[in-house]
Amino acid sequence: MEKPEPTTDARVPFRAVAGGGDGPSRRRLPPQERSSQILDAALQEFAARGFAATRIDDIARRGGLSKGGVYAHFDSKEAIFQALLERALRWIDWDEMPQPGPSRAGTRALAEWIVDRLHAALLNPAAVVLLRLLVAERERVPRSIDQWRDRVTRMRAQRVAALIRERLGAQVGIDNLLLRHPWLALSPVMHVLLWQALFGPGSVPDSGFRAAHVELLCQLLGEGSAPAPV
Amino acid sequence: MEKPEPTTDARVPFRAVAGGGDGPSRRRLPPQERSSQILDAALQEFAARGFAATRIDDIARRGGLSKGGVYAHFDSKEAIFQALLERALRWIDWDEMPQPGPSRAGTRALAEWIVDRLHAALLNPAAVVLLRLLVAERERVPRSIDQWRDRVTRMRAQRVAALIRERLGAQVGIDNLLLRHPWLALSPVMHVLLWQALFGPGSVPDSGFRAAHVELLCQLLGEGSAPAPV
Amino acid sequence: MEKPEPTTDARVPFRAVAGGGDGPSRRRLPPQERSSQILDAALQEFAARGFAATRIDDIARRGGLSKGGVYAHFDSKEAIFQALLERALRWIDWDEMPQPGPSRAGTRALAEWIVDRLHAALLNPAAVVLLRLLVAERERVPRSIDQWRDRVTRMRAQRVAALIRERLGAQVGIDNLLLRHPWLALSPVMHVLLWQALFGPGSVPDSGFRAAHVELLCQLLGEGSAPAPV
Amino acid sequence: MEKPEPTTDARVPFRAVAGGGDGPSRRRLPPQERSSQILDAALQEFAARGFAATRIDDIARRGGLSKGGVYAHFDSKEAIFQALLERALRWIDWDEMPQPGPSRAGTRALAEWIVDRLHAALLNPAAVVLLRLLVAERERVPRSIDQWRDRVTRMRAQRVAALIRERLGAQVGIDNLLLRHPWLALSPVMHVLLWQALFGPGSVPDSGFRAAHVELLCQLLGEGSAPAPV
DNA sequence: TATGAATGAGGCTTCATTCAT
DNA sequence: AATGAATGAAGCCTCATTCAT
Repeated sequence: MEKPEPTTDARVPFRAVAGGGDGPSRRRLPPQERSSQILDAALQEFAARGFAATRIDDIARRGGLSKGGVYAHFDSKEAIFQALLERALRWIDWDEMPQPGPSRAGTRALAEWIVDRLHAALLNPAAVVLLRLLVAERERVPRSIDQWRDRVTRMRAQRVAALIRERLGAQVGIDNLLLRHPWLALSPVMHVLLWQALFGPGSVPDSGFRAAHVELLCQLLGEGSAPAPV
Repeated sequence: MEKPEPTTDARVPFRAVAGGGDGPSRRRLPPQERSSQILDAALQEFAARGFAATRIDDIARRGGLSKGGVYAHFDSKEAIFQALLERALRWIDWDEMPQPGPSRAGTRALAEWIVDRLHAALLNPAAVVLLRLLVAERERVPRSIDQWRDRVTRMRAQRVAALIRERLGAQVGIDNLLLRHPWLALSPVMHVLLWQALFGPGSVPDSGFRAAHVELLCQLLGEGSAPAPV
Repeated sequence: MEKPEPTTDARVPFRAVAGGGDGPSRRRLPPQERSSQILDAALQEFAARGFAATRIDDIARRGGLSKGGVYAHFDSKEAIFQALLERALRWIDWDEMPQPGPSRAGTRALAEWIVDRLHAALLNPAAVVLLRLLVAERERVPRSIDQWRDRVTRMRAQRVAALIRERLGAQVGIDNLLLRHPWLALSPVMHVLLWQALFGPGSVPDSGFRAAHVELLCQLLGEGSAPAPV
Repeated sequence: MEKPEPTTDARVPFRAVAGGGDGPSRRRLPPQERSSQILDAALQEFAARGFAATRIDDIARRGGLSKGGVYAHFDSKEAIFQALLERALRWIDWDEMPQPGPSRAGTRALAEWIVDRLHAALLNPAAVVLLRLLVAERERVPRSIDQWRDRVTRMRAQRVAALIRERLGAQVGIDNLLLRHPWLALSPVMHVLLWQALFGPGSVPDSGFRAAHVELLCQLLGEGSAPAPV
């Protein structure tokens, strides 16, 4: 299977580099697997140094083969980069927000569900790395940039709005702020995403940021009561 | 915007002698002025291509002098980059939020004032470029990264909280969401900042994003009435 | 002379593909062999122009490969230079004066043997080149300078003194000038060595310099009779 | 006066660089003096690093003026170098061996006089530096190389032979080794000169090298008695 | 497919020289 | 004469890519 399970946070493709295992096999592997290994390696290298400063040799060594070997699977550095972004975007899409269960009836329950979905999709190391690469190499990958905008951001914002309308339509007016500007529902996640892109995955502006996000949504959706503790 | 603007776009292709034109003078300039010109040029080049892919020669030409000439002012490409970030951070700090006038009494007036200050400071081309460089070259400039966190982000969040407490203390409870998690007040700006870093300065998730931001603050501060349309 | 000779003078100007000729092969070689070829080339180039004025490109071309290829074998120009000196010093040491045969019994026979050993070791093109490089780049290679002093000069002077003491101990007093100042036995060779370093290998202050040196030793060792003419 | 006194060992042009005085004057000087200052500076810089590695800027600063200023006095780096060598050779020639006094009658007295003259002329820092430059930059200065051979070496050897013939003609046979190969009389000096060129001025192969040299000459000139102590 | 030496274009940096001041 | 910023030609070194093995 090329892709990690879509529902958890463990989608991170960073396999142990010099781990306790045996590392990437040194010898002939099925092409699919080799390519995947190379992309894994490339992700880490590009993430650490950016496109221009990453050497094919670095990728090759981390992928467990030689420079020439990489060229048996990809035509150029550029091609590796593109393939990498495509795969990463596919991973994020994988998480296309499903239907919340019927138990998510109340405002708070729905808000929590939404926040959890957003965090799972966008606040994991792979997403942070992807964002960094997109920001850094914007000119190089207009296609991926567009996909990020449409499928990662806009689609999710619309989905959130649709859910609210669908589940809480009666309670919140049609002119609710979140319905008029759904992107606001994503802002705290984007804020944290940016934070992690700058200061490293794991860093957060505030340890209670998930609860804060939930509370924000609740208040904007008209639920006046104080939140349950995190 | 109260920041100096990069002087010109004129990319003198190669005039043998002194150019009487409008581009940066090809002739001897006071070091201060030359350095500034070089940094202006570097800002644009680095912003367009990133650190590694930018050639000193590009910077030089755009700055109106020759490759070698740059080295009379900076020791290395790295040094240019560092100086650039320092200057850019100084510009943003320049905008340290002042005291709002006494007319900013009501919730909405204060919210508008806050949003305007944040937008002025963070949603201008220079800030967007700075952010892109910081994200792309994180490892290279840990110092600047720290400054960005402390002085651009945290300090502003605290300032917002202090203002709210000071001006609206009676009205909003001490446990108001924005007082407990001031970074939330900045999230929409950060969202737009990230948006612009990815999709280009000028692009916004929603043309009414300023009004939306104001409204968000108002609602969180307990002002129930609907806003005037943008 | 029992030292390896620089392989060839062929300065392949630029054959697009593998050259079947006689120059150093343009194609993949065992690293040992390539390195050796590069050092051969470097020796000639450095000798002709000195360290600073020699271009890596010159060395590469003379070595039959491209500029970049050199860097697969040496880390830097400096490293080539160091390796070169080390190899050259090893060559000179190679010639560590062996035991003269039993036929070298008389004063003159021993003097001739000594002079021949010294000339063979120190008055060959490789030694002259080495000396020039050491003089010119003294600061750059303190290690090699020390080796030259210890192993090329001092050790040989001591060896000469030991031989004299051993073979002619009865005849020459213990206070013989050469036993008190063995370096004097090397002076004529050093003189010629310097001469060649300045005026080119092959040039000598006097065509009968070998005979003169022998005679000098004989006289200092107390052999009164005049030598046979050259 | 441009040249130091010709009879002593104090001909060394190394004036204090950052000495207790005022250093080279920063402002307008008579051209002669300025040129001389520049050559002084150049001598030290070239000696330390060789021709190619010495920057005009180094010379300028040590000479107490700016880069551009140097070009007011010399056309090029090459010209400085040539002028430098010419001046240095003139200094050595200055010492053209004069007539020894009448007190120098005996073999030993004459030998001592000869050795002292040779040492004074050739074993001083300026001569060592000159030699290093000549060895290192042989190709660059064929003219100076020739002068060194003719006027520093050959002429002195002939002068020594002439003196011996003149003063000790009766005592030593016409076929004396030193008369047939006068260069041998200079060998110990050349040896030490080379030693200093390699290991630094001041270093000697043997602290009694002057006495040893005298003794060598005495023995070759047929004086059998042991020398007086140094 | 895999290896890694070899290629060669390209970028950073240095520095002799020029020239406006 | 002097200054020092500016020029521009090199030179060192890197690294994407090729290719013989």
